[in-house]
Amino acid sequence: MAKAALKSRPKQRRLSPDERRSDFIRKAAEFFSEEGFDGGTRELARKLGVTQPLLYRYFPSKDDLIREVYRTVYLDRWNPEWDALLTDRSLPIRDRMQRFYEAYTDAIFNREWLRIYLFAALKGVEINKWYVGIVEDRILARIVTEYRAEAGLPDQPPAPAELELAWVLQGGIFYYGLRRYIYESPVMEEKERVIANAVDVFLEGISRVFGTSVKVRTAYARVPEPTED
Amino acid sequence: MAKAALKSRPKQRRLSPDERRSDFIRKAAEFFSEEGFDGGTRELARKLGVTQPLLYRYFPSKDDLIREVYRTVYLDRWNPEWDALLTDRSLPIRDRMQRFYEAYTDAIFNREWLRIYLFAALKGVEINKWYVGIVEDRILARIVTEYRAEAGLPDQPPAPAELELAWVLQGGIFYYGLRRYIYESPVMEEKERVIANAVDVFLEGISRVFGTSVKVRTAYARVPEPTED
DNA sequence: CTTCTTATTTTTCATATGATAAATAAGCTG
DNA sequence: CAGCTTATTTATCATATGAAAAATAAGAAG
Repeated sequence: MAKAALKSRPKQRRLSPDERRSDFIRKAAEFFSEEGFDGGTRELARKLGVTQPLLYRYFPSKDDLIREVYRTVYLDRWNPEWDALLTDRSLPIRDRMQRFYEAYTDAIFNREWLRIYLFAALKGVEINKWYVGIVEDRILARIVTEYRAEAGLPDQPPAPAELELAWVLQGGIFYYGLRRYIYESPVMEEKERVIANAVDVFLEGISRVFGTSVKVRTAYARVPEPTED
Repeated sequence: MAKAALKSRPKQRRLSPDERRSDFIRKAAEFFSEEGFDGGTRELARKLGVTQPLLYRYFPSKDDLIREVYRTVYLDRWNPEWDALLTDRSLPIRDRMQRFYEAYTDAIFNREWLRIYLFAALKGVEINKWYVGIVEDRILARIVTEYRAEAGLPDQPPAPAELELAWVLQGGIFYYGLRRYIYESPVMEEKERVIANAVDVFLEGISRVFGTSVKVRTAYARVPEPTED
């Protein structure tokens, strides 16, 4: 009786290979983002509503399926318009950064993306390291370059220390997503304000640390005694 | 012959329970930090130079062992002197922050700590969420409070936006550790410079974003429509 | 309706896993 | 050395895992 209830006619329905395949990948991303890549193929199949061996009809091995998941997460989320946005000098760099980070975080601030990103990082997969390079080239180097242009600083490739400072901004914003969607700890709800403040601090700060031609402060080693005078 | 070589007399050596136990925990931290908490007990035992069932003499279950690992990672690394350092008003806040972050990152910027921290975060264990609260109370709230004191601002509890800004700093510095020890991507080697610049940007920036009584810029909401008109 | 392709399921395998029970031996005490 | 405690090992179990082979049935084509 209970048995009969469970065996409720699987109603085997055939899907077109393309449909099935993309459905597998999409749901596998959800699944692995929660369970980690050690999640079992049987449990995954149950979630997919099919039997486990069917997975092996579409992917030669679990690893191949995982690779497809990486692809959708890492490759399919970059909006090509962002390239233009960041380099559009008709807008102040501050506005460009605000808009970009709002859009970018709209894309990556969700449990699925963030968790897969971290799982991938911990596994040391090369696509993750590659992505870090992309971030530096497509986002941070541009921000520094555009900032320098707007500040009237000489046109030269971003210095390591400048990039590093941009990384602190990037990491700081990223960490906000972590706290919100991974730790699920209470955070300031208005993402736009958080971004705006972070960007403002970055822009105000960097001009003083590296100098808008005016005050060149190397920051470290200096640090006199501004206690009160 | 090969067999004989392998069975090279296990040379069973008895250790005192305390010694063995702490050895297990220490090496288990190393092991799990690399393999993740899904790492097998047999492989762990092999690394420990003992047989797998011996682990169960010292810990009722794998989970109990893992809990001990958490303890050493999360509880045993906070230096009580840091509490005094951050609140020592005989030093400029900038110096305090510099010293603190140098020491703090000396403690946590290593593969083992960072990876276990991330694995724990992904598992959603409560000790990890608890730690996030500790960071906010013991580090960030203090930084904001001490900054306000030094800037001559009214003595009031840190505003959410201020804490959030401190989180961006914290996260930015954390992310530097990630890039260096988890991604193993090329970074600026001089950690002190990175910290100094980040702290400088934070202090210079925050005073302008929240105003040292002088310029109060709310930053966001400003940003009109500079498209072109 | 019959035939044929192939998407899907049922069986099955080899291995790995966390954990337990029984056997062994290290090393202290007399 | 004898005797005893217990740290450590040698089986062993039940279950879960990724994967392959064989059996079934959905659905299009004739």
